[in-house]
Amino acid sequence: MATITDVAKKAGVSVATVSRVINNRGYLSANTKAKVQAAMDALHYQPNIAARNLHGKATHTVGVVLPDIINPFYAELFQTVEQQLFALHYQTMLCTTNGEPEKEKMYLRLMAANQVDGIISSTHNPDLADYQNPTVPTVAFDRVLSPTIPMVGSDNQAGGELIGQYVAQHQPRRCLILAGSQEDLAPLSPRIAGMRAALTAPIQVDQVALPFDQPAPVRNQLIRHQLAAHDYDAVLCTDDLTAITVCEFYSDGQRPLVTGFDGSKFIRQYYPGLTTVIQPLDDLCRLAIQLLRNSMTGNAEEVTTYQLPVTLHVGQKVE
Amino acid sequence: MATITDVAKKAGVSVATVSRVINNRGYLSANTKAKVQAAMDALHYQPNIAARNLHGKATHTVGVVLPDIINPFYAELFQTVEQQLFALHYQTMLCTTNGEPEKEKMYLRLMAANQVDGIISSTHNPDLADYQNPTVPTVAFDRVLSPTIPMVGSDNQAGGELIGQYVAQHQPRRCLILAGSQEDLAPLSPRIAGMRAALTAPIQVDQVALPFDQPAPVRNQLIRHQLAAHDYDAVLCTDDLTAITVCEFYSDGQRPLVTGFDGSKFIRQYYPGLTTVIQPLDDLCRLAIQLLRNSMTGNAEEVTTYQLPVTLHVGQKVE
DNA sequence: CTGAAAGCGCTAACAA
DNA sequence: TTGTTAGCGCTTTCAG
Repeated sequence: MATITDVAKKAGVSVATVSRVINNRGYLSANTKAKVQAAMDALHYQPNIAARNLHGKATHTVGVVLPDIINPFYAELFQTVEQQLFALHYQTMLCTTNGEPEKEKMYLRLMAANQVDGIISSTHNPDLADYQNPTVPTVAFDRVLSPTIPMVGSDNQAGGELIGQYVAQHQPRRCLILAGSQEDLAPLSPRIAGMRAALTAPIQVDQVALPFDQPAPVRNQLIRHQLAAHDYDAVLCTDDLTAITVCEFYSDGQRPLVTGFDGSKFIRQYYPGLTTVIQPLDDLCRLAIQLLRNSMTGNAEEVTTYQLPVTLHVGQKVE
Repeated sequence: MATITDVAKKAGVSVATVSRVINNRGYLSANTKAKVQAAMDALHYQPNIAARNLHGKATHTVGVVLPDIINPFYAELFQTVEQQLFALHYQTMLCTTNGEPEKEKMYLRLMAANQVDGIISSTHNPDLADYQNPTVPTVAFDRVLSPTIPMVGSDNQAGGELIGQYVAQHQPRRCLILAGSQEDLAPLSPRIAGMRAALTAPIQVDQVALPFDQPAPVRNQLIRHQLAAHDYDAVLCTDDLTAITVCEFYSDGQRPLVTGFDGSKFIRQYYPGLTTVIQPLDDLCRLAIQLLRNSMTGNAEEVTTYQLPVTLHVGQKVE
């Protein structure tokens, strides 16, 4: 790998001059610029990012912390930030925690060691000490990490109400709210609150929360048991994956009304029949990045939380 | 952010000593080790990775190049390598190309600039000049990138035969092979070859390839048209996502036998009814990493391709 | 407009 | 067992 010195030598100039043309800084004669360019091309020169980062300036890298990348919602979230950051010439460092606090902690260290300029986090461990007073600008995604960390998220309560109202229109006698995770974890609670607000008497509303830390078969078994024991006209899930799991327990004709939450493009394309709430991922990511950049430029406004409006997506009946 | 000098000062030793305890190298008195540890803890010291990388040694980073991260197969592929690499104390740099050769090229540069130790690539652009004689160890995943690059993949032909045989058992009169992408692109061709080998006369076999670069609606329209025009007893798709798209065009009772290919855990969990071929992701990733490491340690064996055995996954009927 | 030289944080000889 | 010192590749004053 050629270095800046090689280029300088080949072009017959000093390294400082090469640095200047790389960064397009200061005054250069068209002639030198051309010479240097030629040398760089000939040597397939690539500036060494490590050396560049060593100066304590910005590394132009943002860490993105996610529970996993298999859930289509997180996958789309990552894709969205990655594309937006890429357009801004930022590198994205993906950190998946698999729900292991240990791994999250290690990734937090790793991000520090890599001198990331900022962190966007959407995990379930608000109690990690490292989040208490973050050393780099951090924004939480749809989760409250700490009172000192701004958060961007959806208006989950409104989303819950949209779903609840939609279900209520079908005049169910009895329905189930199925939380994909312990309900005390944000953002589920507002979602459920919204649903309940819309499901007024005489609708009977049951509620079950799946243990977040159990493996899929255990969760499936719980769902199966709950569904078999009662006759529900509607099942309102707090996320799409739980919803499609529920759907599998019914044959097409006998299925009650099942709804999800999150509304990733993947789900809309491959489960077009599912009614769900669409989170405005594009806007959410744009806002998160904006907050990060404000904070990076020292433009520290006071810590706030943002709740962006959501939309109802009614599942298309398969003809 | 504290530096090694700060730690040395605080512990009353030289930076070399600190470096030694960080890397656990050479002989240290228990006493000094403890002093240094204490100083590091007190200062929340994190070694700066950029500085460390500057020495031209390994960066302990491998780049993973994928078309996207939305497709559950790629998501699981990423998750698998990431976990394996993490266990080996490697960082993973995810590069998603979105099918844009330009973006892939930029990421290839970025990886070089970051001095990655190796690259695992699973994209569709074998003609990128950068792959012709890679400057860092590279292995292709289920794709032939260049004659100079080793590749690990599944035994796609055998997988195609498994699927074909399974379909043949149902004695279809007419069936369709639906390629999710231009068929000249590996690894589709062997898959199709395997299917055809098993679908012998008198079975009538049609074949259609979807344009890879068209947006989803166009592809959907093509599928719809093809399915409506003929009466198929079976539709064999070259990947799972195409398969579930096909399923949507039929109501449950009238659906012909539809099969997929790839068999990610996601698909098996959320489309348990789909018959597909499971790629041995764990072994594939392990092998890819092993090849990379051999190549990194200069242990360059000759370039070879590996085809790992696949298994048939028969979809469970929903009871 | 261009060059010389210092220094970023860390590692690795080489000394002691 | 520990310290001194010379870089790694690049940016950035400060001189010319």
